[in-house]
Order: sequence, then structure tokens, then C-alpha cells
Amino acid sequence: MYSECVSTSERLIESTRELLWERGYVGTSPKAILERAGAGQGSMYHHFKGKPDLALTAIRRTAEELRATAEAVLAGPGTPYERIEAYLLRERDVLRGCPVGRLTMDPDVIASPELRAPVDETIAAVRERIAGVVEEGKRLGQFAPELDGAEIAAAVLATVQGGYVLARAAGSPAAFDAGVRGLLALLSPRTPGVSDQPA
Amino acid sequence: MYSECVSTSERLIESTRELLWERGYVGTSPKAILERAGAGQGSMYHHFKGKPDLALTAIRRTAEELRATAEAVLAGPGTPYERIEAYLLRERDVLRGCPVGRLTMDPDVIASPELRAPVDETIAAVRERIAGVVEEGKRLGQFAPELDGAEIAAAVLATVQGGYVLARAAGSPAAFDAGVRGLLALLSPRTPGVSDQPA
DNA sequence: GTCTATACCCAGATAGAC
DNA sequence: GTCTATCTGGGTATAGAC
Repeated sequence: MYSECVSTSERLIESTRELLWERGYVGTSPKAILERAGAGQGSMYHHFKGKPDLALTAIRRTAEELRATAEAVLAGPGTPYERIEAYLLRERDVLRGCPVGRLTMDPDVIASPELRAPVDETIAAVRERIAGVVEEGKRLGQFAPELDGAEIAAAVLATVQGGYVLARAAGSPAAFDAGVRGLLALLSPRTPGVSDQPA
Repeated sequence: MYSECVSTSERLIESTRELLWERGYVGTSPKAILERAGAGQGSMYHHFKGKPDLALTAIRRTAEELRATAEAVLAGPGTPYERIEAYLLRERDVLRGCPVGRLTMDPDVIASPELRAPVDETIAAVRERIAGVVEEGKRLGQFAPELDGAEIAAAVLATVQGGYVLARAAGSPAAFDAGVRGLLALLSPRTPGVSDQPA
């Protein structure tokens, strides 16, 4: 219920973001959005051309937010391994899943190039960012030189996205954590030159 | 269009399986099922109590099939690493995603213990099966003894499920393949006692 | 068993009053 | 800008004829 904040159009966007996260695109009706935003039909069609237009605005904002969050962790302090570790271990509302990744299971989103674009671009950007960190780690001797940065990045991102699937299937975040620990164990720097176990 | 095969109830189930895979539970209407099955309203409500009942039957069958497919590969010939490799590299219609995993993004499936149960059980079973293979590999010295079978299994399954997400976001199977190759590189047997590069 | 008819509410959008 | 009709079609289910 965003009834008490800022402009009507803002409340519509934020309500849509929530509902897209909770129920996806096909599962979200204009009516549900309006109820949550505390607005009437007219407001929505005044500010937006329709459901796809409003959803596009909401998706773009969510995508941008996710990108910024990932960037903050991946550009943070620490060795490459530590930054990837921080990305994987970052606090998440695991059972809610990824607000961007879940859209890939939405037939109407995938069918619309416009709606899919922000999803695609965001995931690609994060992937490239992680790949860069891995390459950096290779130069520092923290990762084996035969590893491919882009492939490891894909595995890291996939573990996160797939972790959500396992967790939601089981109704518990435990499976997500297990997958992350498994990947970190495999990724753990072998060259004892740079330790990931300080103190 | 299952109009030409077996019984009406069978056509209803198969049509539902297809639509659940393509569009998920909230995106699948009884009407669409009936059209694809070439049946009328009456047939559906004669054989099933309603949409949830029919969906449950369809989900159970899909789940059982997936379990059998995974079992066939994981119980196949080869070393533990080779069997996990075979599982990861097995032919998949990547852009269609996982017919079981996709259901975890469906709010109505997650909200219904009955519908979620087969999804949960199937994923848990495959996970345990993979964990067993990893433990076997540890005993053979193919995997490092400090690895946790259950965690590696979660990472393997998550890489597959997440790989679908990356691929669908990009509109190309390449990202799935990259993630799998990345994981296999990390998983690659280090102890040269057992080689994964024959010939 | 299968069909059509009917019901009722919701999805998505438009029109026009305030 | 926002509201309340109003509209057309679809989602989901029931009733009852064949």
C-alpha cells in the first residue's frame, strides 16, 4: 500500500514493481495494481498507455536498482575472490527470488522485445562485471589461469538464479545457501599466495 | 494439438503439461487447454475436479518423467565426474527451460502445498542423487575430500536451473552452455589419478 | 462421456464527468 | 489529474441436454 507516499504515478510504479516481483507479469492485473496504489482506473491510463507501458517503467527501475546493487558489491573492497564471495553471500530475501530473473519465466515478457530488453541488459551487464573480476583474480594468481572469466561469471550468476529455484521449491532458503557454499568451495583460491582465510 | 491420440483425459493431461511448460500455471487457462486438446468444457469437468486438479495430475507426470531422465543419466556408465558431466551436458531444449523448475516462479503453485509437493520432491530427489555421485567421487579420489556432496549437488542443480534463466534473458542458449562449462572447469578432477580427458 | 448453454466475475481498456 | 461508468472478451465453473 503506497497510498501515503508521493505522487500517484510514483505509487503506481512502486505497486507494479512489488506485484511483478510477487506474481510476475501474467499474474499481475491492473486492478491489483490500482488497489495497492490506492488509485482509480483513470489515473493509470492518464500516466501510462496501459499495462505493458506501466510494467516497462517498473521493470526498468527494478533492473537499474539491481545493477547498482551488484555494482556496489563487485566494486567494493577486497580481493577478487572476496568480492565474488561478497556478491554470493550478500543478504537476499531468498524466498522472494530475483525480481529481474523471475521475469524470464514470464511468457509475455519473453514474447515482448521491449519488456525483455531491460532484463537482458541487466543480466548481461552483471555477468560482464563478474567476468572482469574473475579476470582480475587470474592476473593476481588467485584463480587458475585456465579458467574462463565469462564462463565462471555465468556459473556464478546461474548459481544465484538457480539457488532461488531450489529454495522456492523446498520452501526454505537452505538450498540456496548450500549451492552458494558449494560454488565457493570450488572457487576457493588454490594458490596459497592469497589467502581467503585471514586472522 | 493432441486431437488425434488416445483418450480425451489423456489429451487433456498432455495439453496441460505443454501449456504449464510454456506459460506456467497462472498463464494457463482451462479454455486454452480445451482448445489444444480438442475437447469441450464438459470433458474436463467430468474427468477432473477443475483446473488445480488437472494441473496436479499433469505436474506429477512431468515431475516423474524428469526424475527418470535424471536417474538414467546419473546411474549410467562412467566415473562420477563423467556422470555429472553427462547430466550437465545432456541435451536440453534450453530456451524452453525446466518444466518443473519454472513452476517455482508461479505464485499459485507456491501457495498450494499440493501443487508444490511434486516439484519439491523431484528437485530434492535429484539433488540427493547427485550428492551421492559426488560422495562416490570423493571416495574414488576424483573429488577433493573437503567438498560437501550435498553442497556441490545444490551448485550443480542451481547452475542448470539458473542457466535457463540466463539463456532465456539473452534469448540464446549460449549463456546456459557457458555456465555449465564454467562449473565443469571448477569441478574438473584435480587428482591426475583419474583423468577426464581420455584418448 | 461429451456437448452446449449459461452464469458470474475479472482483465484490460475507453469515455466523459468532475 | 482523478474519478466513476461502461464495454468487450476471457477465466472458471455449473447445469442439463444428448
